[in-house]
Amino acid sequence: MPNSKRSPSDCGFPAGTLSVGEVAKRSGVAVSTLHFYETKGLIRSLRTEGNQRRYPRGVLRRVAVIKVAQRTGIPLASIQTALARLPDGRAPTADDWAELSRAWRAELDERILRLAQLRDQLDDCIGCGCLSLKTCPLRNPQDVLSGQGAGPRLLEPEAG
Amino acid sequence: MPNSKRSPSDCGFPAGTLSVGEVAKRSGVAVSTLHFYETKGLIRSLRTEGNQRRYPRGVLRRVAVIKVAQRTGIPLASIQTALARLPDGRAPTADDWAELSRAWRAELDERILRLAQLRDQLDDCIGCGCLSLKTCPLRNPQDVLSGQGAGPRLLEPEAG
DNA sequence: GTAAAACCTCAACCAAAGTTGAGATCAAGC
DNA sequence: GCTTGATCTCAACTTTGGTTGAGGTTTTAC
Repeated sequence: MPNSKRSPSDCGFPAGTLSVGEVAKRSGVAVSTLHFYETKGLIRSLRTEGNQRRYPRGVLRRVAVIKVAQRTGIPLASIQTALARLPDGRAPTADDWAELSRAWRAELDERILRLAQLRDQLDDCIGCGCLSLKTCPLRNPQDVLSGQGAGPRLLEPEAG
Repeated sequence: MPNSKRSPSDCGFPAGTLSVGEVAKRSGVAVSTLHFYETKGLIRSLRTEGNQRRYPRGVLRRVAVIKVAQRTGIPLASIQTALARLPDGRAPTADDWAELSRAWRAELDERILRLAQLRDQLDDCIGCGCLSLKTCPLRNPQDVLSGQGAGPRLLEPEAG
């Protein structure tokens, strides 16, 4: 083996390359999770002669972004798709990231809106106990998803 | 077998008892899901002599409530716990349901609040592209979860 | 030059919330 | 009385987002 004394993050690779353990420590995600992300195409790595992963430091950004997106409720598969649209050769710019943020903000908005609608209706129902009555709008998901004023279409006639 | 001519929903049981297929049709959930809910203790059934399930009609309410709770993002296990606190002998009153709604509304509020905080921070970040910079508050989940003004504690020093 | 720490792959397992299918029984209509 | 539809149980499979462990290699450190 011709590679003798080398630092863990820099054994023959461009300066600033990180081992999986270092990425784990600095990003706060487990090594196993990084492996997992790699199998899902969310991150990529180079390999040393000894087959160990070496990450460009940009991976820290990527992982941070993945975590943010996850917290907004976006599934990994969608995150992967979004990340795949980032420029391939160069490192992403602030604008590239901002573009992603914008898209995800929209999705987040959507989710918040839906939950707020649900809350308002739950609100209406608390006072009257109508959750147990047949006209309760909460009984019909369709109403919640597509406009609040729509005529109630019941899922269950209940008591004929 | 001594049970000769009987209607599907009423073969020897109190009037208004429902078969699993009827509950499925009227509640909009699959038969398999009802079975599943039963194994999880979310609903209960009586059995005919032939071992088929018969539900009291109150089950429709219960299923409707389960679905509402699910839409607010509450896991089935928690729903089960909540439902288990309903009165055992008598059918739940409007007040009983309202009590549940109140609790779930609080949880829903909490979730909305968290998402809104996340959105606001994402908002701040879109303009400046700071998602890629080391001071971005989004990098640190703790900040988001426990107060917005807290000093940013970084997950990753990034670039030493 | 050797021991320990870090790393590798691959497979199995976990939880949640169900769905699907096999093989058997029940119930109802003609 | 027989066929058809509904139901039964039980096990296996699905997806998402990972974790855990076995068995083996690499790298680092003394």
